[in-house]
Amino acid sequence: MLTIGKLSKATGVKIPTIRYYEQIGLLASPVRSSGNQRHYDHAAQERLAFISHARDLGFPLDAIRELLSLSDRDEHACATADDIARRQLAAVKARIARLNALQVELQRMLDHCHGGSLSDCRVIQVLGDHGLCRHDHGRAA
Amino acid sequence: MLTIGKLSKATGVKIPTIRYYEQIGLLASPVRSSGNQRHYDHAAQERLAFISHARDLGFPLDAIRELLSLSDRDEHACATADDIARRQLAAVKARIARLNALQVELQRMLDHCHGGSLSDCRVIQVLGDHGLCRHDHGRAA
DNA sequence: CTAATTGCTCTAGCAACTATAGCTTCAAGA
DNA sequence: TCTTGAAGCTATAGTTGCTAGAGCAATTAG
Ligand SMILES: [Zn+2]
Ligand SMILES: [Zn+2]
Ligand SMILES: [Zn+2]
Ligand SMILES: [Zn+2]
Repeated sequence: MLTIGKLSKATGVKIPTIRYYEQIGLLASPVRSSGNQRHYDHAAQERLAFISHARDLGFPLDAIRELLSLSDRDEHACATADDIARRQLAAVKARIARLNALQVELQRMLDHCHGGSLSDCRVIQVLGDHGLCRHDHGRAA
Repeated sequence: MLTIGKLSKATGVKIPTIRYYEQIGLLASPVRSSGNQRHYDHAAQERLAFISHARDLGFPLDAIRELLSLSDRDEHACATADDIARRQLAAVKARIARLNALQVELQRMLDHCHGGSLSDCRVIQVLGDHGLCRHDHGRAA
C-alpha cells in the first residue's frame, strides 16, 4: 500500500496529476486511511504506469480510456488496440509533416535575413506576407 | 473601412478569434460605428494578416506580441526579431525530434503485434512496460 | 416595412494539467 | 508526550488559443 507521494515517486507522475486522473475517472478512487488519505495497491500502480507511458507516447486521454476499457469485453480487443495505436501513429506523422514544413520556412527566412533596420528584416517581411513563403504550411493540427 | 465579417473573410481569421485578439490587446480596439459595430482600416488588416501568418508558422502569441512591439524602439530590432524566429525554429526542431522518436516506437509496436487475445497484443504490452521500448522518448514539450 | 443576416456582450467549455490557499494528518525526534 | 515539519486533503482558478452558445441590437436586401 502506497501513499500518493510514494506512488508519485514510483511512477514519475506528479501528485496533482494523479488526483486529476482520479477526478476524471481514469483511475479508480483508492481506499482511504482512517485520516482520509489515499492508499494505492500494486494494481493501481500498474494502471498508472500504463497511463503515464501512453501519455509519453502522445496518446490522448480518451484513447487511453478506451485502451483501458478493452480488458472488459475481450473479443476483438487486439484489433481495436492496434487500431487506436495506428490512429495515434497517423496523427504523429501528420504533425511531423507540418512541423517539417514550418522548419523549412523558418530556416529560409533566417538564412535570407542580413540585418539592417527593421524594414530590411527578412523575418518581419516574410511574416507579413505569405506570398514570400515557398510552402503552404496549411493551418491544421 | 471593413466590418468584422469582411475582415474575417479577407484574412481567413474567424470572427471570434479577431475579437479575442482585441480582448488580449494584440489588436487595437477599432473605431465603432454609430451602432457600436467595429470598423477596421487597412493597417488593422495588415496587422491581423501578420498575426495570422505568424500563428500559421507556430509562433506563440507572446512571441508575436513581442515582434509587433519592435516597430516602436527601432534600434536592434532585426537582431531581436531574428532571435525570436531562431527560438521558434529551435522549438520546432525539438518537437520534430520528439515526434520522430514516438513515431519509431509506435511503428515498432504495431509491427510486432500479431493478434490473438488481449494479453498477446504487443501494443498493450509495450504501453504497460517502457522497458520494451527502444528509445527514451522523454516526457518534454 | 419586414425579414434575414450580421453584429454585439457575456459566459462557459475544450485538453491536460499546474498552482494556490487554507486546512488536517502523519511520522519522528527531544 | 509533545512538538515540529513534511505530507496530505479539498476547492478554486489559471494556463494556451481559441470555440460555442445565449440572448439581444443593428444593418441590409427585397
Ligand atoms: Zn532580421
Ligand atoms: Zn507562409
Ligand atoms: Zn495488438
Ligand atoms: Zn517507452
